Amino acid sequence: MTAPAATDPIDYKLDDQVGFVMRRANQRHLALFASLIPELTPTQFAALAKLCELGEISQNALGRATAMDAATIKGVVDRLRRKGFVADKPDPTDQRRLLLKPTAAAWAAYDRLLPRAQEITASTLAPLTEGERAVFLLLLRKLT
Amino acid sequence: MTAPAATDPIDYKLDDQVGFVMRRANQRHLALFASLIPELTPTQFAALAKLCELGEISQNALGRATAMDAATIKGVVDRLRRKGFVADKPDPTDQRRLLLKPTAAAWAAYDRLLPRAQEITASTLAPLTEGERAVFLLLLRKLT
DNA sequence: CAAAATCCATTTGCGTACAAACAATATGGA
DNA sequence: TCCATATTGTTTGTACGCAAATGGATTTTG
Repeated sequence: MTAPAATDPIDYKLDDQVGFVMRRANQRHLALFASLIPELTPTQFAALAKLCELGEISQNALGRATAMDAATIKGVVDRLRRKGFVADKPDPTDQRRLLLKPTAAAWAAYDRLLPRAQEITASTLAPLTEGERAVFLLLLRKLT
Repeated sequence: MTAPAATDPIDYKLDDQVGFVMRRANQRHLALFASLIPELTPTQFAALAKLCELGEISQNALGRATAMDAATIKGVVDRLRRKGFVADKPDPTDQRRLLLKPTAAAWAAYDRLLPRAQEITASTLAPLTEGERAVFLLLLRKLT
């Protein structure tokens, strides 16, 4: 019996590995995002959205809410501030914290971009049927 | 009737968007990869694997095979070469091309790391049942 | 054949990502 | 209270990832 078993290492194909396929699916999504919302990156939009969802919040807390570490959220917030979307002030009750708040421009941008964000989600999932989308999101969320 | 329709923009929640959940699932996979194969990044391993799968190949062609653009694959190949995994020579039939080939060390590393790579795939999909894994991979591939 | 279009590799610039180290501040427990 | 510990924000260094521009080689096509 020389036939390879089901788990034979020989059967490894890069193109079948979750990580590789997920990276490619993500690339497609990023491209869709860039074409529908050119003025903001997905990460920047995520931070903007959470900032509007949550209101006043410290920088690190915003990072946790958007799944970015302290170093990453700093750069993102810096760029959002440069675009006029973030107002900050020291937290009076904790000298370490930097309190962030969405500006009026942030709310305007959020309201304006929300429909586009929904389009992006829809286009990303477009290759799937209605039922498949629900299943996919359910399983994807399990991998988190 | 003031009840919001099913597609009401009000219903947008960042945490439910494919892009955001996919980014988090990917973060988890990256962390698993880093802990099981610390010596190589996922991208570097992808390039190494494809290089061994395909044999002699030009740099840009390797980039296409691994879904990396020319600028990205250059950096990855540079780092693989620094680790002694890539031998290169000019293509005699086309002065533009840089022909790449896996070294003996590359084959050794590939053989040694393959089981780990399979473990990474398994751990990433561990939260799913056997049946769910197949469904998930099928749907994920549709999004590519 | 010659011009136009394409392809290859490279570079620069910007934007995530994360590890590791740091100083300043808070907080909990002995 | 005082000290160990944790948290906050920052910086540095490394590694993708892509757009855009460049110079050189090849292919297509008129």
